[in-house]
Amino acid sequence: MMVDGSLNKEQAEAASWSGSHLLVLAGAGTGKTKTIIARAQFLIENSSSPERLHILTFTRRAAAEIVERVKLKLGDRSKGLRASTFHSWCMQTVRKQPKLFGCSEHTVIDREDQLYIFKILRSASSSAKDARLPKAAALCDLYSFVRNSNSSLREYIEAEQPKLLELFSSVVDIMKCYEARKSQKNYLDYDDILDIVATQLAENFQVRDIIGDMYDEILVDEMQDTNPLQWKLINPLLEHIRFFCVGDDAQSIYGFRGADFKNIHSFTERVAGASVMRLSLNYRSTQEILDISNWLLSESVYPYDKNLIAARGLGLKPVLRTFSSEWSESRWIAEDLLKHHANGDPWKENLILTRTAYSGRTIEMSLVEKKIPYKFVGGTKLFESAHIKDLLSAVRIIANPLDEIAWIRYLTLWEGVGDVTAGQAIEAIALTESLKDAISILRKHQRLAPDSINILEDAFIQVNVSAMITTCFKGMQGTLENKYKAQNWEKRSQDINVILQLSSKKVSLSDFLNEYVIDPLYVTEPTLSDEDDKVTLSTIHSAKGTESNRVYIINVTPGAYPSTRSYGSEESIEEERRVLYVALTRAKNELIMTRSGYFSEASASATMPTEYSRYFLTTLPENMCQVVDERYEGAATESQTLHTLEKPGIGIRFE
DNA sequence: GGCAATCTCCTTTTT
DNA sequence: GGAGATTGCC
Repeated sequence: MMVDGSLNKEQAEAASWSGSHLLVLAGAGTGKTKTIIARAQFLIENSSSPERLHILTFTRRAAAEIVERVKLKLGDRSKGLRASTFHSWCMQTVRKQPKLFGCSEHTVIDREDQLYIFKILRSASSSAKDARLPKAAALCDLYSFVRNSNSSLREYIEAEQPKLLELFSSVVDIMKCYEARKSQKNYLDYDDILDIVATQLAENFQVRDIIGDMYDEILVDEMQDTNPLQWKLINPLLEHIRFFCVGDDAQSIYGFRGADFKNIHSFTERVAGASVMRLSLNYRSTQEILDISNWLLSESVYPYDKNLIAARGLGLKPVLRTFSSEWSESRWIAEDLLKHHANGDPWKENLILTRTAYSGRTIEMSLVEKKIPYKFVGGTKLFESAHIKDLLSAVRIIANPLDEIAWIRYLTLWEGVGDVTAGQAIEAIALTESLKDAISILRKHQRLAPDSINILEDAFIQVNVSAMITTCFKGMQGTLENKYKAQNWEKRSQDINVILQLSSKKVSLSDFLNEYVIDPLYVTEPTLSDEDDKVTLSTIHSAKGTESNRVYIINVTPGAYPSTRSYGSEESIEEERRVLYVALTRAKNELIMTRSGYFSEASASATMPTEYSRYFLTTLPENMCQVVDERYEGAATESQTLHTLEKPGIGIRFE
């Protein structure tokens, strides 16, 4: 019963746990991943075969890393160990035994596709002209949130948007139509993938026994971010499979997807026979970085009960740097990166964090300008980029001729065909399940170019996935080149090679299409050799679970932390605090926060609408950070302390 | 007049 | 990169 000697006492105790279900409450940097790896190693060495374990993580990246690290320890003995996201695990489960779930060939649709359907249904609604009816995107989010939080539409609307009750029946109609459309077209959205498995497990004993018998233990990473839909998946299995869960309430940042960080506190009530353990010593960061992280949480109205202590001791003070514009902000970061690289630091030791993918674009331009190699995690995903969607629309049609979203995208690519013509064509083949029949109907359509139809016919008879894609690409090349000639066609056309490489291993067309919708690849991410030395640019959400020697958090500005979008409730503002907390605790040795604009600490907070939403850094104690203001002439490297702070508004509330 | 092509503004977080 | 408004073509 040996465990890895490099573990501390708490980690070793968790890894060699012999009781029933366990929740390991692990603060940032306390060795969460290491403990999961050690647990897998322990089980494989002592009791389980690798294929009877499964590790659930939040990203493909984390999953791959864990499997890789177990393999380093155990070599071939870890063969068969799998880790995946919840979604991808459900998809694999369905694919392995489609009969158990009553579904075989399906097209997985992403958010953009969902929005397309909601847009059509919204405009067809009798309340379409009513300004009170939410936009398609809001309807889509509403639908998804209700499912993920396992509440009813009425309950949710009553609690959160009571005004919308006036249009309740219209909203219900739209959502019913959405569900009908999905089943008619063989579409599965992200939530369906979980729901199909969760519902079948909950309702069907036979399925529960079969799946339950497949595993000894499931290890769940980032437990604080699981939502009620994911719990619905886990619950029926608790009697069959042991769960080993790891999480940190202070790092819960998926409330918008139905996760409730308080759930982790009631773990032992929700899971019969469960125990809880804690990991408290931080091995990642220096004490100065933890001081500011601890301070941020201590300012919260919630009792997080977190005070991280650095095993590594003291280091450098974090830096807060203010610039006059986002351009000077991003230029400074690029120059700082160059400076450190010239001193011998590899690029890959740097992580740049942003709240939104959009705000990463300015820094991205500076990196390109200075020729600094980087990858953007959370930026554009390869399968979501326009040219790939264009190409794959043809492939989607072949995989599922009922796929109207693919049809409209494909048909409107060609010159002289717009929404209306494509809409008519789709109408004509709406119920045609065979591609052959659809093609012969469309041949008679006058506005459609014969070439565009021939391509589909040619691709259809190819023997494998790559050959189909090659055929489609050859036929579409000229059209795509014309469409993207002003937008980097040279670079875009290279992506076809990536697509072909990915597809060469796939036997089934829909497996290939679905896999990368569920587990995305990023455009700037090198597909096969990601050992490359690159700076990482990432949204904070996508950076969860990672760490880096030097971390830049950009745009730490009033309005961004907390985001103006979160002003509605204290709960959502507190989630923003945790987002910043996650960002701070990624840093091992150097933490640099940057921001831009003209504001003073006092005015920053004064513009906030209510008493509880203040700019997080307003009350930052003087000695916690090195503060540099580069906004004014000649201001350059002098370090300054903060201005006199506004006295915090304490006391009772009268109204 | 109907439809396609083009231009301008805005951008939460993810599977 | 997309939504929505506007322009311009048949």
